[in-house]
Amino acid sequence: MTTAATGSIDDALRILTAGTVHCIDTDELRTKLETGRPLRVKLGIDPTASDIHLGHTVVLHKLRQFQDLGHLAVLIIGDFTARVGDPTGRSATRPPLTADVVATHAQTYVDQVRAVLDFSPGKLELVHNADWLAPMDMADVLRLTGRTTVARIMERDDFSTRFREGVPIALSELLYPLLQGTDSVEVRADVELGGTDQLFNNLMGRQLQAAAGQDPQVVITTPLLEGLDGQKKMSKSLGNYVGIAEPPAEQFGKLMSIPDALMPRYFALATGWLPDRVEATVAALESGEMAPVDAKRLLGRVVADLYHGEGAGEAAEAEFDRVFKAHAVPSDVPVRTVAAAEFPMRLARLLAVTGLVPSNKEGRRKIEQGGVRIAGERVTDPDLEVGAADVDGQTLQVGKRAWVTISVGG
RNA sequence: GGGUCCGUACCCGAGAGGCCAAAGGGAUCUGGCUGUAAACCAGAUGCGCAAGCUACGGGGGUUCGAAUCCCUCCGGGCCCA
Repeated sequence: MTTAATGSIDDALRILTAGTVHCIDTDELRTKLETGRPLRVKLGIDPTASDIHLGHTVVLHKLRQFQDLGHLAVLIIGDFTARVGDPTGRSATRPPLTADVVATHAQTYVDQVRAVLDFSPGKLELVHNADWLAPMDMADVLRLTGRTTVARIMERDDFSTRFREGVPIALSELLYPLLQGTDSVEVRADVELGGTDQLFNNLMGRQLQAAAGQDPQVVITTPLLEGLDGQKKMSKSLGNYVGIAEPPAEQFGKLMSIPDALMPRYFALATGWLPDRVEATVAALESGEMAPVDAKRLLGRVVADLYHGEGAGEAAEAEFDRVFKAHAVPSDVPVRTVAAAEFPMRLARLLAVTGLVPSNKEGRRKIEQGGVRIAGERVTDPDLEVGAADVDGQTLQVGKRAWVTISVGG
């Protein structure tokens, strides 16, 4: 081993472990890297939701870094495991999904993942775990379940907590880690990536691989990215996410609203940047060399560029300034057609009809609270009736960020 | 299988026959301040213009009147087997 080669392995290790939480273990990873062969790096994704958000990209960026260093991404679509329901982080049993829904989600997933991963030939292998999990019969299942113990499974926090608190745990959930571990054996993974919440599942892969006579995979976990609220992890169901397929202006705007304290995390985890660049930026921010607002704007531009191409960030930023500094109406306000016969009608109802608010009552409330504008003019009368001519072609605004332009139809 | 306890709005959780559209907290939303940040202040939070309607796991009953009592079903916990 030459000095130069050792040096480059050190560099690789530094990049690959940057921003990660666990690496089990680093020496094994070094040994694997030293073989010089492309490593098979597994990432399993359960298509339980169709849209990818920044939280999902943390681990994808890590996988991309492996690809860029010459390794092979093995992407496993968990079309079978999604039907079982990953108990991870759940305080209750997750409802299983139907095969149809899973297939649809999986397709959307793959389409969106292209934005981060390198799909060129030889860089990525795409497999579905139903291919090997679905055909297993009871004998296979018994053999598999015999490989671990109840005590071992119950070590897992999710399970022990739920058990202790008397929250139901479906027996099928206990098998979940074994299924995921089977994936590792099946694809002969050298490394498995996952969020920290996947640590237990991924370690099970090591155990099963060892039992199958394979060299156990290295398990690397990435942090769970906090959502826009800065508190809970980013998730679609909590509504605190930035979707990678969202329009750039939307992404930019959402990123501008994150708590300041979250910025370093986002730079480190959501930009795909190499460690040096992240460190430099965070240092500039902390030293006061870069103002928080500017750092946040930079973050917004970087993310928009990442998913919508170079220049999208700047355009998004300009739009943002127009709307929130100059208080102009955004450029892409949806138009809703309302039949002329409906007029005159109460404004509160119009808000509901156009989908700006969920109910007439809510519309009335928003008016009372001063949150409604017609063509920029605040409306204060909750009983206001509007005629067709009053609103035709006008833009209604509710709250800070919801607009609709009215078109009166025949 | 037997016993026992529990199921309330987005979540937690009070309520124990009328004063309950249901305390309190969290969360969210609107307005103010601001950098669409944080913190803070004010307010709102079932539906309906209203009369009123629908809601306290489902169904049935008792009662002038039920989230509150009874029966039953469903879901769940614990203990025993």
